[in-house]
Amino acid sequence: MTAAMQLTNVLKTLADPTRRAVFERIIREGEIAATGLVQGSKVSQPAVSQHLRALRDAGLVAERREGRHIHYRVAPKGLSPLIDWLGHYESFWAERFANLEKLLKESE
Amino acid sequence: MTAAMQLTNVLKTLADPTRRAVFERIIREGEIAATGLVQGSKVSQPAVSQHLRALRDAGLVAERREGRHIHYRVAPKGLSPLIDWLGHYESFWAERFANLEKLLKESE
DNA sequence: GCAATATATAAGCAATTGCTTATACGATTG
DNA sequence: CAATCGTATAAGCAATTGCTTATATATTGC
Repeated sequence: MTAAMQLTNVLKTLADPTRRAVFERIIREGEIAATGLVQGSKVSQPAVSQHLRALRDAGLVAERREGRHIHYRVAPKGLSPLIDWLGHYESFWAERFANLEKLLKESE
Repeated sequence: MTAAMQLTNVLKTLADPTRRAVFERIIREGEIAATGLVQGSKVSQPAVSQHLRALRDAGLVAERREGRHIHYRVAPKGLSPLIDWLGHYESFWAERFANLEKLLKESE
C-alpha cells in the first residue's frame, strides 16, 4: 500500500459526517465500547459496526476485546498520512500545525 | 454552512486521487491554466474541468481569467477547516501523551 | 461575421457508498 | 446445555460519484 493510497483511505474514511462523528466520540471518550457508540447515534447498530470497521481498516482506531464488549480507542498514528501530506506542503499554509506534527512524531 | 460541512467538503474533495493530483499539480506549478492541467492528466478535459469546479467550490483553489485561459492557483485558506479540525484535537493528544509519560514514569 | 481555442455544461452510465432489515457469530450467565 | 447480550456480516437498495461523449459558451484573431 503506497502512501498515497493510505492518505486516500484516511480522507475517504473521515469524509463521511456520521463516521467522523463516531471517530470524534471515540476521541472524546478515550475508550468506549461499540454499544456506547450506538447509543446516541442516529444510525443503527450495523451501521455503526460498519463505520468502526472502516475506521479500523484506515488505521484510525484500535480495539481491545473485553468479554463480550469491544472497546475502541483512537490510534493516533492513523492520522500520520494526513499530517505528513499537510507537512509536505507546509510552506504554503503557515506553521500553525507544526506543533501538532511534533506531538504526533513523539508518540511513535 | 457550518464548519463541519466545510470540513466534509474539503475531505471529500481531497479524497479522490485524481482530483487530489490536480490540486497537487496546482500547488507545484504555483499557477497553471486548465489546459496545462489536462495535458499530463489521465482523464479527459471535462473530467479535469469538473474536478476544478469541485476544488473551487470547496474553497481550495482560486482562478484568474486571462483572455481565453483561466489560471488556477491554490487558496491556502481553503485548508483551514482541515487544519482547524486537527488543531482542535491537539490538546487531546497532548493530554494523552502526558498521561502516557506519567504512566511510563510510574512504572519505573 | 467566421473560425479556432479554452473552458464549461449536459446527459448517461457503471461503480461505489451508506443505510436498512434480517441473520449469524461469539462470549457470558444461569 | 439454553438463553441472552454484544457485535459482525449478508443482502438489497436508493443516492452519490467520477468518468465518458457530445454540445454549449466564452474569447480572440482574421
